[in-house]
Amino acid sequence: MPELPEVEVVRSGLERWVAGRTISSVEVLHSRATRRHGAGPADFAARLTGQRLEVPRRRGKYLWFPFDDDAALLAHLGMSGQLLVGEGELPEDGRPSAGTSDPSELKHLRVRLSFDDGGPDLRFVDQRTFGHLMVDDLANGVPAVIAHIAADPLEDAFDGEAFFQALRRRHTGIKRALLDQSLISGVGNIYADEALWRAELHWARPTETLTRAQATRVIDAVREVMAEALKAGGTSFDSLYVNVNGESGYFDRSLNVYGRRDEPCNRCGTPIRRDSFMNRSSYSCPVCQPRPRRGHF
DNA sequence: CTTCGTTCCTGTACGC
DNA sequence: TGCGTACAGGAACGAA
Repeated sequence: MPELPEVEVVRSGLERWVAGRTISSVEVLHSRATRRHGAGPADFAARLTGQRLEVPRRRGKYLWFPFDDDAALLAHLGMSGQLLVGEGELPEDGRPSAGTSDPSELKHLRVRLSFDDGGPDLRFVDQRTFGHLMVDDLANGVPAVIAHIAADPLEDAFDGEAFFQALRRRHTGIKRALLDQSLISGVGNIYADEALWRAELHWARPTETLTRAQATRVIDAVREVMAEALKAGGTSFDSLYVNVNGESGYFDRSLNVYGRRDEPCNRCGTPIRRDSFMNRSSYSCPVCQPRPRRGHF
């Protein structure tokens, strides 16, 4: 699942492949991929064609390619989205050509952008179609539809004290707050669990009871785990195919709790527990991250 | 206003 | 073998 580090790996990987190139044609193969582009797939294609893409930018899990006219191509990878740089044709019969390494990429190809230099094209491939592409106007350098998304913890603009004050005002659990992109962006289920394990806090801990020191610990943990994942993702990324499979990433090996139900905690040896929460899984150590009691501070 | 449950989607794993 | 079900989960949306 692409979270901030995976999206950043994609962003930096795409820089050299798309910056400065002009789009010559757009194929939308599945309209769901452009569902957030209100004016429809044809308008999406029309607004993209002829545009010269600048250096891609990112906030949280959103990625965008500015044009030179205060608009941009905005992308969100959802759960299974990939942006691939590809060579070779996509034959009508659906059989992969030499330039396509994986037949499933072909099957799940949703949008294809070609460039006027005749070089490699840009392909949006997405199995589960939770991701999307759209064209949007920029406001203060950020696509208008993501104006409500908070700065992410790796941005200079991120304000730790403001985040702490927001937590104190909220009446919710810390994990729910970490996943709320309007409070802090870029954190998904995996890094939320990992950061809370590092900070030794239970996912249900009421945000209004957090001390400044604990909030700082959580933020530091988020930054830490993301920086490590980013560092791990920065290697072996020089291939033509900009692959973004968060699930098969090598950072798996560095996870302390996520997906480790019943395996020993790396700090105390207690079996890791799995709770169902928000229709998803939460992993934590029962000893290092005790469930909060009423009135617990 | 805030908070929270539902919904979208498809491939994989697993029990019977 | 095949069928049904649970699960993976980001974020927009609407209800309370």
